[in-house]
Amino acid sequence: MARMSDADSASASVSDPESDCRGCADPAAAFAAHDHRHCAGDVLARAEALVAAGGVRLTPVRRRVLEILLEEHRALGAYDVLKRLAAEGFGNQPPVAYRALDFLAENGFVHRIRRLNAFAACMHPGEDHAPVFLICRNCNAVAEMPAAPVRAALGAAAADLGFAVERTTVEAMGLCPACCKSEAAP
Amino acid sequence: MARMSDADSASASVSDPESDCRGCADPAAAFAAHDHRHCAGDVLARAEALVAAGGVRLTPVRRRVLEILLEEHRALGAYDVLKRLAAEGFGNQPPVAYRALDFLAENGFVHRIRRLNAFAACMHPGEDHAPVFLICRNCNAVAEMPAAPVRAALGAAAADLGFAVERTTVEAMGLCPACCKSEAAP
DNA sequence: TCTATGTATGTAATATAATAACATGTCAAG
DNA sequence: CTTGACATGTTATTATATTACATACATAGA
Repeated sequence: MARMSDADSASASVSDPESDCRGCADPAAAFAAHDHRHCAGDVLARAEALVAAGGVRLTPVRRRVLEILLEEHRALGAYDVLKRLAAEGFGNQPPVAYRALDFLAENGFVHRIRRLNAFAACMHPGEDHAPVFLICRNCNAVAEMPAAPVRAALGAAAADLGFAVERTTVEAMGLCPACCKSEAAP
Repeated sequence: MARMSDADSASASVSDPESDCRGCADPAAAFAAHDHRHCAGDVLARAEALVAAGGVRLTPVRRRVLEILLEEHRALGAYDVLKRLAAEGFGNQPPVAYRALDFLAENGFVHRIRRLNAFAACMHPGEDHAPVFLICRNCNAVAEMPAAPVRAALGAAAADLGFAVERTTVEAMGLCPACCKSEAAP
């Protein structure tokens, strides 16, 4: 990492997907520049292994949707994904995208970011985790963070009330390190 | 509590608003039956005081929206609120509801439940709190829970990554005490 | 009191997100 | 080579949310 040119420190919606990689597996690197091609390939390989083991099928559409989210490396709306699919010859109606996304989400390959009505590829499929997301309100970067402490606190408090937690949505809006700096010195 | 008249059942799809009151200020009572009329009046009074102090205006529409959410005592979609408003002679276009809801949310009188695309009245306006919501997947009850430990865990972990948290969305889907029991013994 | 100003409300039109319902295609077990 | 399960494609519709602009309404200053 830290192989960054001067061009991409002030990234935004338009970004070089390789040098401006966000949200990868290592939380410490989540907001740092690094070679994302590697992460993406790795995740995809792991997904295929998991799928084979689990008796479900990673069909062309589903696989392509996962690839798109991995390449893009940020949260995409269902209709953004759909546009890409349509351009590549897949169906161009909403259910095509939603079905693939739902499948991937159910199987832990992508996460739904409710705050953004969007989806992002999971960076550690297979590992059981209830993810916490950090969303930068300035550059829209999304990072997946270890959630164990948060989940523990939540589960404990809920148990006191007799509430049985099954699934959690934990999302934090704020400023990523880069945007923190640029906001401080404009 | 449990002082219910026979007149006012039959409100929502599931619950009697008075005897089956959910999510009030006391977390211990959150999922317990009690007289909600008292909570609602109390919250409304507090809201008016806060508004006066804060230099913002609780206009008729805004006040009515808050009342509706307090009466209903569950999460309502913007269009549900809108229907009620229209029936009472207010405007019947979406912005009418969204503007009032946005105002109330910004000022801490209602919360947005992203998982449900809905809004619920806040049961302790004024107290600074980043709420945690418990949502029953069976009966749709929503309870507001103390969030300090969860917030602390989240903030600490994020700070390690250099991320500055500004707002959080923490929602847990699961089974409330009542539905837990009924699911165990059907 | 009048009128300028900011804020709130009303309305129309549109954008964005998600689902329902049904037809067609594909593949593997029997 | 048929059947059944699953996946994909398409049409239509519902649900959620915002933009843009017009109108009313309060109130501070001339």
